[in-house]
Amino acid sequence: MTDATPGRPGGRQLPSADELRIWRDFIETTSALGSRLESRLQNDSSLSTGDYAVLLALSEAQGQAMRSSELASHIGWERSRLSHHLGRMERRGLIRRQECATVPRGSEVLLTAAGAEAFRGATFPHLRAIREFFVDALTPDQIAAAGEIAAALRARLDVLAKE
Amino acid sequence: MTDATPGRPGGRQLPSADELRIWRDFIETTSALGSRLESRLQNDSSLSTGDYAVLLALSEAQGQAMRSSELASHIGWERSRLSHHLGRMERRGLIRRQECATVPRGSEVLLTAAGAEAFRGATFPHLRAIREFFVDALTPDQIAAAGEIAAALRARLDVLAKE
DNA sequence: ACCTACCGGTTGACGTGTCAATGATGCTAA
DNA sequence: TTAGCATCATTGACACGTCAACCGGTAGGT
Repeated sequence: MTDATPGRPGGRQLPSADELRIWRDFIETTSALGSRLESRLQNDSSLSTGDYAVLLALSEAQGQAMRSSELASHIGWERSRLSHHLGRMERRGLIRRQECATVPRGSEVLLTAAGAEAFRGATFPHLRAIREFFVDALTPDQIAAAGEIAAALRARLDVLAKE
Repeated sequence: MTDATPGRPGGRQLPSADELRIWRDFIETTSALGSRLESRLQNDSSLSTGDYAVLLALSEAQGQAMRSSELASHIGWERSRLSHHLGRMERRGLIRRQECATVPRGSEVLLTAAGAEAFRGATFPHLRAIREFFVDALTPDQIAAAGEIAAALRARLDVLAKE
């Protein structure tokens, strides 16, 4: 499936000019898309996408609370990153942290009323923005293709991670 | 082309569950892809993708030098971002800055020998990584589709920016 | 001449992310 | 028992980005 340039044993080493152009378009546009969604969310609700991910996870959790490392793996963050982020969110009153009763040394992250309220206010505008910037930009076929491309890229990332 | 849900005048407001799942897959995977390329570049050459973009532009410039704001618009950065980044690159000896002879108050950015050398060493592994992570992950059809998706998303970003 | 407005560039404050080091506490094996 | 050792979480140092403020100088308009 790879290395399929005919007449070139071992395959070509580097991307062609066309492939490179598409790569740059693709990576720059998707990252710009992320930034725009981020700043839209910020304007609409004073939350970052990081805040949103944390609040979403807590909102859906039993008792609106989760152990710190459980939360980290749920949203796919390193614990260090989460710890820094929770510190900032705690300063803003969006969450609270307390000792975990069941797990020694564990930290329980709790959604505060202000955090729940901020999340409620952010949800609708955020989903609407996703529709405007992504869903409305593409045809149904393109959306399906985007899903397949993401899956293929993810699979490749996973394969290369294990080597 | 948008708002095309039949029987629902005005169109639906929010993405469907499927669309949302694809959105999350897409945005998370593309951003993970960017991070992986970034850290690969870092390991191979001690350069960030930002460094790479600056060095690439300077390498291709007349006399391996550019005016600061010209460089900024060439790589699509805000002036402030570039100024911060050039400060860091200057500390590492990758570039130099000097007063511009032709434009009063202008700042000329020069590629140093060390910068040129670092760029030379980074190019091949970086392009190879793009091939491994992106080109090799997708079929030719998917690569073409990725180009079209990027173009459509970019067009939408541009439209929404003007409103 | 003077005031204003813009222009090129820098700076500071702050949020964010990674990495490596550090507590603090249990588990296990000599 | 005690010397490691893994685990949960935090911290500090640093790179990176954005935003708003600032500086110095040129250009217009009155």
